[in-house]
Amino acid sequence: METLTTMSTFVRVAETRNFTRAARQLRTTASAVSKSVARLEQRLGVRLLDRTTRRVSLTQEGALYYERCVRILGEVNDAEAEISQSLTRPRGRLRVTTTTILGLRVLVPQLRRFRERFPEVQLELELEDAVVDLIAGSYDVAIRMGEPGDPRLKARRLAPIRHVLCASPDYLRKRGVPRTPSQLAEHDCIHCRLPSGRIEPWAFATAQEAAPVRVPQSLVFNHLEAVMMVAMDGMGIARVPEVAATPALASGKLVPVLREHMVEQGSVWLLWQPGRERLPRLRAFIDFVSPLFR
DNA sequence: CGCCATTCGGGTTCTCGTAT
DNA sequence: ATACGAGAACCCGAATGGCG
Repeated sequence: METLTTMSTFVRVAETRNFTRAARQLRTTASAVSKSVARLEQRLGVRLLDRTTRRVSLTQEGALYYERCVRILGEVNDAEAEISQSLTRPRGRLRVTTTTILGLRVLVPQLRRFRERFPEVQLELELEDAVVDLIAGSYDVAIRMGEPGDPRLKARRLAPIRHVLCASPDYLRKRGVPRTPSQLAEHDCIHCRLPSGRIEPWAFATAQEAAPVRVPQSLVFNHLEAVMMVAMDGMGIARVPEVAATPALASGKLVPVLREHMVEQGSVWLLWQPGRERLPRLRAFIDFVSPLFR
């Protein structure tokens, strides 16, 4: 750093051919400039400037050194400009991890729009249902369902998770449509195990169901796609996040039941490492993604 | 004689080693 | 980890001296 300061002092003297004018431009004194150049010459072991009390001129070595200094200082300026630009414009690699369902249903359909808006951001999207360590895995950001968990991370709640109970039309024709949560006891129920290993209990809102509802665990999977596949195959009633079930509900492969009894349970969370929100690419991603879950 | 680079002396800041 | 002191480095303003 000191070398760069000395270089720019020397360059200013070389360009003005005057210690006093150079000092004025550098907002210092002529003596400081003089000493600075003298120290530089001593360090290099060569005289860079010929000076009389009336005139300053470059020696042959000085002219050579001047050319190099101008080039180096230009490079440094360019580097600084590039860095300060990267601090204000979203660019660079952004590593995102999320669950398969959120990735495929929410993020992937919006990627084209994201790329058009932020073409300089290289997005790496990893779909992983197991809980990943953001710090160990060098991820910038995660979108997860459930609870934030890791206290080392910053978290923003994006939306509550709405669940639907659903089954195939065929199953409901054969086994009947449950009218109250307690009637689920007479049905085959399909559960999804959370990445933590826990099977989340099904929560209901109805006042007369104050006592915990007994829900059989007829089938348990660790993947929502599997839960929905067996539900569509007529094997029971499944409880899945609305975002995962929407396409199957829209096509009629699954039919919702007990809709008025369902409550919001858990949330979608955005997680990132503290301090990283200063990165423009991460801020851009957070601002882009947040409205998608409203 | 005026201008300007250099030198000098003194004050301030920084760095590094040592003690607690 | 922090505080302290000694020495080095740096800067400034004033004085000096040489050139045109």
